[in-house]
Amino acid sequence: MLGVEMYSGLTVGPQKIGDCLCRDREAPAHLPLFPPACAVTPRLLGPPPPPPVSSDPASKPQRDEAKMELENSSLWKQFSSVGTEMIITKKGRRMFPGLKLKLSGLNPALQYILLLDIVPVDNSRYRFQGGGWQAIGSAEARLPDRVFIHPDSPATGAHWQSRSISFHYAKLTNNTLDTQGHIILHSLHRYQPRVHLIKARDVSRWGRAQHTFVFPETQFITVTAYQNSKITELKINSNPFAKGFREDGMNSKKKRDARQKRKMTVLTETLDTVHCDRCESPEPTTSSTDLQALALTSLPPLSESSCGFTPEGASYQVPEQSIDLSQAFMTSQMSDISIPVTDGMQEPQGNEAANSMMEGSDVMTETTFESDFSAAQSNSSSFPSAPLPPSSSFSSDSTHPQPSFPPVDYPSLLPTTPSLQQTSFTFPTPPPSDASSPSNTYSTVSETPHTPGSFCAPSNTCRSNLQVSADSLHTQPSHLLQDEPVSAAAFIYPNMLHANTDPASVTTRTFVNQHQPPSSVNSSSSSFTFPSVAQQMQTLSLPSVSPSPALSLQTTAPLLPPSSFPHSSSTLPHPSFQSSSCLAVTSAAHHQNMPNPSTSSYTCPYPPVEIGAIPHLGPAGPYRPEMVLSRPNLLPQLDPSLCSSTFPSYPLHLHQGPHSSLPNPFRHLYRQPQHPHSQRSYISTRTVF
DNA sequence: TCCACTAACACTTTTGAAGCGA
DNA sequence: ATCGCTTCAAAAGTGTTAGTGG
Repeated sequence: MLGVEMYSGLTVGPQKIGDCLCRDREAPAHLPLFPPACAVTPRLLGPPPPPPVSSDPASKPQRDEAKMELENSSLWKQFSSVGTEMIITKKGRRMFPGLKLKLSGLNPALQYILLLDIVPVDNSRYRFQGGGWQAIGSAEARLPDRVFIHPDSPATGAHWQSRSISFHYAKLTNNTLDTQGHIILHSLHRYQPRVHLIKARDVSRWGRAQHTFVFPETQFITVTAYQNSKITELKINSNPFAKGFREDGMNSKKKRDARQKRKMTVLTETLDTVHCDRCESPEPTTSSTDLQALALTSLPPLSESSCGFTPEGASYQVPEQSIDLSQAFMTSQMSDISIPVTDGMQEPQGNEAANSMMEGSDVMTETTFESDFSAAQSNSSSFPSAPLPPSSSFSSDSTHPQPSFPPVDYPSLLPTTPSLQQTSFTFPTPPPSDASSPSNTYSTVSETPHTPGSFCAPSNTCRSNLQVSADSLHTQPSHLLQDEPVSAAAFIYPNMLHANTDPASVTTRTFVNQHQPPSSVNSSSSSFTFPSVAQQMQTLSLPSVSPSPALSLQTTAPLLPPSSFPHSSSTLPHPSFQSSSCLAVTSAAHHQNMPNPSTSSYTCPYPPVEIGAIPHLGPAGPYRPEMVLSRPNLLPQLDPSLCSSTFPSYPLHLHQGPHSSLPNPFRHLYRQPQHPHSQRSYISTRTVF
């Protein structure tokens, strides 16, 4: 059993950024992945939290051992090797594969909240042409960010660790006016799902237990119709709901073609019957209506199987890895708002169903992937794109076939990287620490308060916020808050674009708090309006927040070794996938604005942090009243280029699954777009289910 | 004309209510 | 009255495809 003491550091002291658990024991343990997101995370996710300012003597810097595995990683990698596409529809479409996760290292007694959000990887729009995805222009304006709250949230660490965690109910939509709480995405854009683990143990120190997990293989491009036949093939073969389209299914191409043929035959024979009395077709005759319909219907050409691709055929081997890109230091202060909730321990029925489905889909064993996924990705990466300086582009080795999609996602870091296993980002707010972090720790990033917009400019309009729903609101003593200034709220998003990122020369950067909107930072209380919430819940009072001191990001992460993509390209021709802008950025970051993994510290300004509603998720009994602080840092951007005006800051919306333990009125919390001049964030709730 | 998107379709799985018997 | 099991219909999740609109 894990003792609570183990997590004390999480609440008050510096913590390890995050760990990724490598399930594949066969593969080199703890191979760090440096996907674009990972590479940018250090700065995108925000600066490390300020040194703990706690009056609690018991508080001691301590690492959080929370780990997350992507259980169906092999399935994801299959798709990733081809170039994962996710259908998005107006009504909302589930993700397939879904995110099936396994958590460990949690304190069984503490409560945690799991969130899923999906952020753009770059600022490019893509088109499938020439057998691969090519960046064809700038991305559309970023849509309001929404977060899907896992239905089980909040639940104890024991709960999360006792079963597979699936975000099966999360749906994606391209309907910008969606009112169902689905995650809104743009079609033909690249996205990266992220899972946030938030500790809800201590209201006053909740923010420091935040972890963000990013699995590079889960990146995908949104589409309204599948572009790559290989993806279609994979989906059909993997998704139980698409069983009907399999070779032996009733809706398979073969049978559909047969039906078409039959129809054609019937039509022909019927026509013959009409024009020839001697016709003796054994086939049933069709009605005149059918005849008309058939006559008017042009028969589609009988296409052959578009793809002979089979999961087994994919030779793309990647190591089983999970990445913890960010472990946020939720700096301190919480709002004084707490909301009672129903029993969070109950498990949604849908969860198991989803899990079962996921299990069925995850047909490959983890051990099948032995190579360094990220390295492989980067090696072959030639993601198009996005307008980038020539120097920033990643040239792919023409001699090596490239996966159509992955290459983009897993930029090679520094070829000179000696060891990935020891790669780790640490934000040693005093004391510095983990330079010598265990080899099992890698790719950890502290997530700091920031938002898409905040990253580019310290303007009020550039702040993203994460807000969590709550059943009810009530004010709680905030003496701790008063004693402990919220440092997180004071961070200014680092302006990476202007940062000097010469990997060779720069070894350390210091996050500098350059901007702190007074209104959002120093206000003793903030009022939140809940348009669709009970009157008594319309307003939330937030504790005062103080600007955070400058932070330093120290990383001992070794650079990624020269990428090597062990997938047998020969068997699976991957369309050329030019490096995406994100990749380019990541790559270029070494020269321009990206934090170099090898650098020991990182300097950047921090955007002001907005504190959102803290749901009182714990029910009476096993769950004590707790609050969840909405943090802007939950919405970091993956691509620094996104910080530009191209993506104005949007409020972050939360959405919780239909089986959420949260009462209906609070299952969805939407952060309505803020007025450009407004420094206050507000939360609205909506009962959807 | 091309491309992205939508809605309808057929098929499947999932879900939950109803019925039945112990 | 309760519980467990089975059955069945409705709901929901799939990819396909024809049509629409820019």
